[in-house]
Amino acid sequence: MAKHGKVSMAVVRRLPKYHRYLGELMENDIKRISSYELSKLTGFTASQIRQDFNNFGGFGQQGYGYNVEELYNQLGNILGLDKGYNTIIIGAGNLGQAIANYRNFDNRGFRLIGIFEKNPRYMGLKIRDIPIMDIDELEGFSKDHKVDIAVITTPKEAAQEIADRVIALGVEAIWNFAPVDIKVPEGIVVENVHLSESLLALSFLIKESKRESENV
Amino acid sequence: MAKHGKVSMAVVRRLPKYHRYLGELMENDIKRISSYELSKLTGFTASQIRQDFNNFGGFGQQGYGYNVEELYNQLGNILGLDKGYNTIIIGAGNLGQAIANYRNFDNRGFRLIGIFEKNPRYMGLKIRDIPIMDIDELEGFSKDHKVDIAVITTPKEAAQEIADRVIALGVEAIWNFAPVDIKVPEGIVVENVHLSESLLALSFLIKESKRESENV
DNA sequence: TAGATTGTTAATCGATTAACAATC
DNA sequence: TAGATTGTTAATCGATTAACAATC
Repeated sequence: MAKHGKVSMAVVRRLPKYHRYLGELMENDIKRISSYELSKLTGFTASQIRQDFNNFGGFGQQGYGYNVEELYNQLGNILGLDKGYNTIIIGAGNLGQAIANYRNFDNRGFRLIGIFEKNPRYMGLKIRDIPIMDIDELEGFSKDHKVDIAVITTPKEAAQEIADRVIALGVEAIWNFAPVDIKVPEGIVVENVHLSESLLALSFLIKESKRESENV
Repeated sequence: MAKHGKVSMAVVRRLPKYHRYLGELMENDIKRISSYELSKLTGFTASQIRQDFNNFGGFGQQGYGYNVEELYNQLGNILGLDKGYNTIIIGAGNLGQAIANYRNFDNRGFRLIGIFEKNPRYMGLKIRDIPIMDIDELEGFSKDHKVDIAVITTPKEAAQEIADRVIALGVEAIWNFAPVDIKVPEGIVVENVHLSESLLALSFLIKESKRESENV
């Protein structure tokens, strides 16, 4: 079930989308779905969808398709949503607050256990009962709490230093929103979310879209 | 210079990163760089970097490499950063505010000209001198202002309806942060930023990383 | 059973890497 | 000139798509 070879990054990026659509299907009380119907929802081809699932052993049944709830749960397991990751956010600005307030993360096993901030004006405040602490309390805090994931929403100047500090404390993964590529040692997982790069790509695509409509 | 064939999405996603690193090189007063040095910075191979640039005609010089400032400017042009897009944000929650406060977007030609919100408690407030308006003022506002890009930071339930409304008003592109895949007609550009999917992918990668260290 | 749809192999397509002649 | 490094073609690699036998 959880046995599988190396999964390509292309597949990894599609798995969460399958999970999301299957969740929606469950909300709509849909019990089964074929790869063809799922292809209409997700925009991926039916063939690709079947290939993707077969990385993990295949959860379907010939002539029937996939049981929505079972597939949803399987994907949840594959994605590790049952693990329960202790998460901290470093940087309590708008972006940090936005993430702290996002309820869906808790539902999926990402438990927010602390928020750290340098600017004293946030001290003593809470977000959803989670206290905002001074960044210098980080090391002390981690003596009492195992931290699995650190979310970095600091300015770019601070990001690498913060990353080094949390890695020294045993954090396994970094979800980085600062516009730098965080460097981490082997074995540490980092996901760099570059909103500026997303916007610049959008800008390029606008130009391309115009070129297409003007020329042939 | 701006003449080029169809550029693959893989290339489009790398262009903003080149631009960012070249900006950093300029800040450090570095005048020239080879594809090899750039490969060490970005993590892409030198061969790939040269291939990427040659989609647009090649900006280098044999035996020398690339002029940093020239390449930076060329990439800026290719990305359309000289266009000056009028941008609005719909949804003034934490995420909308975070984006509204992000100075770098203005510097790159994304002019924020309005923020719209449904919840009356934000009415009358301003972010960086940009007024937060009632969502129902959207149509009137667009009579006086050409809007190029709409940033959607509403809850998911509202996102598609808002997208339809702004498209009806002539918006060319949508930068969507709601956790749904916005559907748009031909010719409209949409960039869906799915933070939850990013986090779920991170979760998967943590599991994989552990598997690697435990097994062989 | 007949029909539907998977799991899986083979074919195709596209992207990355390697190699090197051109040239600054 | 000699050395360095691009631009570009060819080779390789990997991901996607097509096809179909297996089977529910």
